[in-house]
Amino acid sequence: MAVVGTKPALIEGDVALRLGKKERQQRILQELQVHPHVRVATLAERFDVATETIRRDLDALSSDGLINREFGGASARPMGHQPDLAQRQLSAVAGFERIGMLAADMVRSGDVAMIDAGSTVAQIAPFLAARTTKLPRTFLTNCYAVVHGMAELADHEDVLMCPGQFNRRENAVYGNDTIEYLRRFHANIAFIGASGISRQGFSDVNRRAVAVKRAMMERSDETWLMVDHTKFDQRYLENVAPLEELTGIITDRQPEPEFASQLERAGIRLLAWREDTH
Amino acid sequence: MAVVGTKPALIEGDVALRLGKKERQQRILQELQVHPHVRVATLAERFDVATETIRRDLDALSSDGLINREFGGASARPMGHQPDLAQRQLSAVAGFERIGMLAADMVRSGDVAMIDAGSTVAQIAPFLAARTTKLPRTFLTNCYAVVHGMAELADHEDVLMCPGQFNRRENAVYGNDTIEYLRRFHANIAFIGASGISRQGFSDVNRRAVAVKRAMMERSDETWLMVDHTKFDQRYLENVAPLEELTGIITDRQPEPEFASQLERAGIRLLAWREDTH
DNA sequence: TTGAAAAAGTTGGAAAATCAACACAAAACT
DNA sequence: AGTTTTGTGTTGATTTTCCAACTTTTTCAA
Repeated sequence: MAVVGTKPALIEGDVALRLGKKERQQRILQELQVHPHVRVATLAERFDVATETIRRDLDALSSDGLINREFGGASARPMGHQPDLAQRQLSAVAGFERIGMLAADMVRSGDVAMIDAGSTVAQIAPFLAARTTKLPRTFLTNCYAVVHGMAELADHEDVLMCPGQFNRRENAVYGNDTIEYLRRFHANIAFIGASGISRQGFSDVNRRAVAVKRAMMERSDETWLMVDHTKFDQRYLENVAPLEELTGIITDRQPEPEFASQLERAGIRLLAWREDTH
Repeated sequence: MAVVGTKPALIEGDVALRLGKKERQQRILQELQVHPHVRVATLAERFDVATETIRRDLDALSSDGLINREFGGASARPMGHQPDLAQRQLSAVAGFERIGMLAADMVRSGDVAMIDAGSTVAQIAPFLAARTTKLPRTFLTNCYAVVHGMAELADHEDVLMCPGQFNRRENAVYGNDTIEYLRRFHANIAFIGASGISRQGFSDVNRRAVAVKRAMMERSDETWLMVDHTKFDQRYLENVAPLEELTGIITDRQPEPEFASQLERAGIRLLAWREDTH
């Protein structure tokens, strides 16, 4: 006896290790990013687990708001539809996202915000979309990743996309048209990214991107630089501006004290994530 | 006896008229653009038809390549994310994609093309990107799905994105800025989509989208309408233009002979997929 | 080592979807 | 009018999924 409930042996070249619950659910999410629908039976077979296990995974993911449960399987959430902020704040916020969370706090009701391209800056999007404000806000960006990251915005909120030459690598538009368009507006606040930052200022690898960053800074009252800690002490092709032109820097770790005090002397604000306060 | 097979009576305030097959399938497609998954039972209830009817609708749409059939329902086709091109050209091209393939053949080296928003029109993207031409081509679009669908383009090829208010549902930008921007250019050819087409012309549900379509037509030498067969004999909110303003229509099936001959009399070209020639 | 908690498997009956075959009704055709 | 075609509804046997209760296995910490 005792054969009942035994894990089926994986013999021969069957490399597939049995995955843990977490990994399995991760894979399911990945799968759903490619195909809009997965089926319980299929997943059970692929992961070599009982259908009940998959069913439980799906129910769990569903109640986390990550997927839509359907009869016989599950379907992907419509793109950009992020889990709502409440849940997000419960779970540990991963390093990259912290920057977005900090940045979104700087936007006030009624603001007009310019948002640069780049994966770091784009982190702001889901947090902006989650805010519930009564007054209209306007967002102006040259980056598709930014608008894509926002869930449905309220009707009174506007997202304006810049024109320009599309760059697939950055998922953004650049060029004269972009800059001309930006010059037509005036913003309260701008969020800018960079490839590197040093005592001398911040820089970027992409010359066309630099021109856009400058245009945004010119047309905004405040400029916040969003950079993760790997960018510190790095210098690249073209310098965008000296640090003095910034209102503040938003980052995911406390920088070296020396650098922090330099910022303070220059009157530049520093928003860095602290483990204890969150 | 003889009560069997009787259409269930719609009593009381139930206004909902019974829809025809075509309209029903159209609605299903629309529904699928919003939610990534629909269920047989739900649809049957909503349209007040037997589940078998829905099942047949779904199977039909599925074999046309417009949706993915799933157990208990159907899911939307992921836009942009297609199996890679090599396989695509070998294997039989599914219904929806045929339109894109036919349309891409109309673009010549050196052309400037304007490309409208919409899932049907976006089918052109992967095929445009696959063409290897020596002369530069320029693409101008207000739709992110279009640029997203293009694999890496050669360096000498340009993709210009229009500015405007971003619309998440359509993945496109609309508004005055969009139209003004388009007016600055002159194109050889424009590819336009529509929600419906009838003898009187073609129409769309989205008023702001209509304005963009008109602007593209104004600024292009040729205008091709890209519509799948389910759009025929459908009329929607706003008429875009009479058929006479079109250079031609690109579709995935031979339309009724009557309609085809009307087109011929009006000097409108018809590109419809033929099983035998491919 | 033992024992509690978490994860995965098993089982059986209920509910839902499928499939094929056939019946009926309306529209299209001759 | 009569016939064919097309669309739809019905039925019943079959398959698949669901759900809840229960058992086994694994993990982890006392």
